[in-house]
Amino acid sequence: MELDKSLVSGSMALLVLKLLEDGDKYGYQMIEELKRRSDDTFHLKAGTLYPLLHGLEEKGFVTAYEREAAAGKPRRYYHLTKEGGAALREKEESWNAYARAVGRVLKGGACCAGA
Amino acid sequence: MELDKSLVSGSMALLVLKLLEDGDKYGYQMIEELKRRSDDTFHLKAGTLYPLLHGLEEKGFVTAYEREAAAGKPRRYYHLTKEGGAALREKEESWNAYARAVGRVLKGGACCAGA
DNA sequence: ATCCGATATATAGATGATCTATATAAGGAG
DNA sequence: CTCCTTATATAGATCATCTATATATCGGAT
Repeated sequence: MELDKSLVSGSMALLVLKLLEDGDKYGYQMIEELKRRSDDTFHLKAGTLYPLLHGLEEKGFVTAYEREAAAGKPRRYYHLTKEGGAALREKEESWNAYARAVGRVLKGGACCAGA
Repeated sequence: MELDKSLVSGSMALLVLKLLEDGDKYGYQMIEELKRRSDDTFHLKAGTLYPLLHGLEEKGFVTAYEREAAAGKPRRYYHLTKEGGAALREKEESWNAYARAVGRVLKGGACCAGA
């Protein structure tokens, strides 16, 4: 199912930070892993990810270092900082609150709500 | 808790359509009801809602009619059309798929995932 | 009588997240 | 040599939402 793009926005920073919780990763790898972990729901575009990563670096949520690959271009790895971890936890809380609230609106019709 | 605004965007059309499923409503009423139903999580602004409603009307998802109130300005009621109902169901499916996918990413860390 | 707040709708302009398109660069397949 | 995949990067466009402002009516306070 094609996801309505207007429904999905704003949470990519959360997801990227979450990926880095498991260990340092480079951009291309994050795109692939996000696709895999979400059962092919998230197709994060390179043009979205790299500016996002640069923004996270500016905010001090991640640090970056270059590492040669066996072949091809050198890879730019990103590492989650302590501040990034705190931001991640905040964003997770926000997401949960938001998802709960949407759930309440979608379930609790005024017409049939018990309470 | 203040919701991170960058986390929450894109689903207002879904929520507004959902509100109209229970019966015709006017704008101001939707703002209040959304606040109530979401336990004060969603504070939809008038400047967001009215353009959104006009857009839904243009798409044929809602129809509108004016009705005098006991006092104050006349109210503009919105009614969910058949097409609007179909759009609502699609958006609900999209939301569920999206929320599930985020959940999978947030829970299934590569570090500790059983599989 | 006038000003302010709540109700109620509306528009203009700004912000910010994401997308598309494009550019660079290295390696392997045809 | 050219194309596809890996890999990073930037510019410009799009779209949802916000802030600020405007209109109009009513009730309460000054």
